Amino acid sequence: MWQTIKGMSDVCDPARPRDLLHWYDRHARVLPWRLSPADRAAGVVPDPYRIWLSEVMLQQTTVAAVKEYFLAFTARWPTVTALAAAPDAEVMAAWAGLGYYARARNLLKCARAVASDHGGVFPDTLEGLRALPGIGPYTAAAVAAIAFDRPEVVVDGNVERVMARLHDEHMPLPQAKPVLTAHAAALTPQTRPGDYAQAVMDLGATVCTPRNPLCGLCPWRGPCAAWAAGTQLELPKKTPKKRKPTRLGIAYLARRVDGAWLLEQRPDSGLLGGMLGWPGSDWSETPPEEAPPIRAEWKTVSEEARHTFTHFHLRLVVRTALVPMDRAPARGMFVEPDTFDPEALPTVMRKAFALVGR
DNA sequence: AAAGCGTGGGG
DNA sequence: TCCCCAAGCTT
Repeated sequence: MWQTIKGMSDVCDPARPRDLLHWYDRHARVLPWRLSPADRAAGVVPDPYRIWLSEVMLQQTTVAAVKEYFLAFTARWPTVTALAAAPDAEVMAAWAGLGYYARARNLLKCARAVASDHGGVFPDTLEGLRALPGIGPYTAAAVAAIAFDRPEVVVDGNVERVMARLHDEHMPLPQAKPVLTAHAAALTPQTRPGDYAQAVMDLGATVCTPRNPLCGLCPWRGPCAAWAAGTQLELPKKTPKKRKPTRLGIAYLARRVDGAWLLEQRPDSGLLGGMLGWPGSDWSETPPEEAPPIRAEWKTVSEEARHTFTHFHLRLVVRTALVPMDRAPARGMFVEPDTFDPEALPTVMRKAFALVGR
């Protein structure tokens, strides 16, 4: 009888932030941008620059992918002022491979705004942060909570999943977003809001995972309505996605006899905006036009470069040629061999280069 | 306001 | 091979 009553109260009681914080105190992930428990105990305060940088890098990007970029950026540009002073090309090159390159352009805009309009100090309010380039609702709330310990409502994909399960919400995303945000708001505590924000996201990342959630280890299993109903594996519901079409293109890799490569900087907006790349055709579902950037004996590489972007697959035909010193290109500029670094290219362009060899 | 915008890992 | 997913923002 006691067991039954306890079981029922588990289902009906609301989730308690303090139970999650207790779990977090034992199971928080160790991350390069996160203060260690020892530092926190010693009264060390988070650095808003590092929190902001990590949050921007983590937008739609896995922790594993972000780690090395975060360490490289903070080693090279230890402060927002240092980053603000960096040349665009250096920052874009350092971001190469991480994806969503508009983030890097907005990162610089934001750093320069903080440096010039805010004396190099990040605003400490939701509104102040939200006004900066590349900082949307999530990032503003996350920085306010984590860097300044403000009780803002932090809602990312993890929080959406945790809330959908906690409340057995079957309305599909993104339609359900306002409802899930309201649930998140109702739970956000006034004490330790920064730790709480990180705790919900850690819970989503390590326990309340999309597949194979570890409900046996969950501090909120008791109040979880999906657990009670057995629906946790179906949640959150999502509206089905369209499948990606395949586009075709040609990339021209011209090597000058001194070893320089013909590259061009892509326009600031659109796909791979602001990044270096090989001159080439447009990418479309119909076969590309022939339009080499320089007159030469072009040879087609036997293998295509295949790559998948957010909304299409690409099959890229790679053509290469050796050109003499005195021939001027119609597009792009030759980059000297000692200046050229394939690591500064976005991944699809690295793949094309890899097919040509060295 | 729906669509554009990267990449790598895992099932 | 394919699809799903990951600390979303901008237009």
